[in-house]
Amino acid sequence: MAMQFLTYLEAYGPLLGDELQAVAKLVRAARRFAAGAEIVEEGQRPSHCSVLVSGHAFRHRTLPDGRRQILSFSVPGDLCDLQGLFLSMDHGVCALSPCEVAFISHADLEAAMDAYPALGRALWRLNLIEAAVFREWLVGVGRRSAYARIAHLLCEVAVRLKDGAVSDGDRLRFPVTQAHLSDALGLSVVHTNRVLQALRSEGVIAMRGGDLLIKDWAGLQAAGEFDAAYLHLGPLMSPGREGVAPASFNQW
Amino acid sequence: MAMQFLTYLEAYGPLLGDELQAVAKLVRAARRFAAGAEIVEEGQRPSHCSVLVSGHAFRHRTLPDGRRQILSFSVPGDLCDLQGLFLSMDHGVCALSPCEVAFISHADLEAAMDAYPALGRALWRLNLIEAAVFREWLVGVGRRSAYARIAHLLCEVAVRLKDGAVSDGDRLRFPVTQAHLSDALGLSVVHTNRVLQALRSEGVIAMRGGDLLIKDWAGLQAAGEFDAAYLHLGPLMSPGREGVAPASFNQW
DNA sequence: CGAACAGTTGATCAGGATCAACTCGAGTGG
DNA sequence: CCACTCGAGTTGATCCTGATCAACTGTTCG
Repeated sequence: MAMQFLTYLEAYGPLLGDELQAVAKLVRAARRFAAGAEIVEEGQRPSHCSVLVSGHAFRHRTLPDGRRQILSFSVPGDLCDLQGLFLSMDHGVCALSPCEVAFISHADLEAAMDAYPALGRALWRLNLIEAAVFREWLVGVGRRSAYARIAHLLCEVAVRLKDGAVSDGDRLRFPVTQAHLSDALGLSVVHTNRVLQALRSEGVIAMRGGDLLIKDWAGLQAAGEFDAAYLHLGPLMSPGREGVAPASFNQW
Repeated sequence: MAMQFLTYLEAYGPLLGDELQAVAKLVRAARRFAAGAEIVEEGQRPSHCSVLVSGHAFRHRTLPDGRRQILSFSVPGDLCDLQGLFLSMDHGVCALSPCEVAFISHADLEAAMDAYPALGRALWRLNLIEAAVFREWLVGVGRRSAYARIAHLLCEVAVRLKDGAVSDGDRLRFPVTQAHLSDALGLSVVHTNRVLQALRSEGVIAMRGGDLLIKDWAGLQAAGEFDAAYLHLGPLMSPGREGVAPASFNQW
């Protein structure tokens, strides 16, 4: 059972084998969802967290008149409703492809966090990275051209699926339709289609049947003004060290 | 010293007087910033959290060529760089008006969280609400018209400044220029100006010299398709109760 | 008094939306 | 086995929201 989020947690230095074991034991067997099924309904307050074991999903908010904004894409191994631990779900989670989803009950998770404080910090940090991604999307939709936005999204997906190590020729599973891309990027389907064609005819990517081929990684990054820093993949900085204090701070 | 974030924390049920006292004691005396000064620089890793005691600020990301996206507005009492506790700052915080900013060192805060686990949960929840706001902005910039976006932002600011209770005739301090609004909403200054004029001529709001007057609250909400749910102001749901479990969940 | 900035206005332009039609599989059911 | 449907992708034509450019006003402030 792919539990990639455990490896994310591992990136949080202080988290040791014990914690990981403890979390792994909490995971309950998976349930299957068909493509297009809602894994988590908007508005509900779940009693458990959902781990995407296999398949892809997306988080979305749909307005009364049908306009939809996709908020993020979840890849296998992602914890896709961690916010439900403390807040009701202000958006839904929907399966992009057939999915296998495992659960961890909130009660169990809280108990584990009590036993292992470092676990809570690690999950918190996960939420912070999630928020960083929202911010980056906001920058894109607010201030980048359609062309850069699409390229940027593809960069992000590639980096997340390959855990930072992308290179020319990489082929990735990303089962979205152009309509999904449009709703993620605030564009119309028609325009998304045309920009995608441009990207293909420039030999930067190829995309067919839910597979993304990176033909020119450097070119794609340039097109998307992409800098992976916001994904905070790098080695974790130790808390409190090398901090910057305000000039007047250390004197009191 | 206005510490409104303490009242936010209070909304988290389990947090008692002890915790609040403990946090209050950690707050170090304030430093002043002029309007336009960077309170937190993009890229740095602070050794402390900043509490906006008085004045207004905004969080922003500025692209190499000068395009800027404002990510949120901070009102007096806000903790404006809580993410710095676990992540480096991928965006800056800038003073909108002259500000007074107090600090809490990360080390002190971590120690307090160790002593009072509920404190950590409360701050985590604060971050989650922050993320909910980012999502809502994303929906706006991606899927709402300029008119709705502007109205929506004004609604949000009003609700946050009045802590949920807004009514016709309310006058609020919101010292932004039209350029700030533009950069928050992904619009040009000229267009922002025109939409603002529309909103004024329709008798919905008045805005002058950093003061916002709500003339028709219902009208403003309608114009902005505003629903305050995403701000999660309501009474906190108790964790784990009234949860929704997947059909197959409780059987294992 | 002049600079600098915020706001405003008008004219023009363009990125991307919208509308509509058509192609091309992949099912699906008779 | 074929007709049918349905979803996804594609194309062309046209429209419109909002961008851009440029000038001008008013106010504050040194």
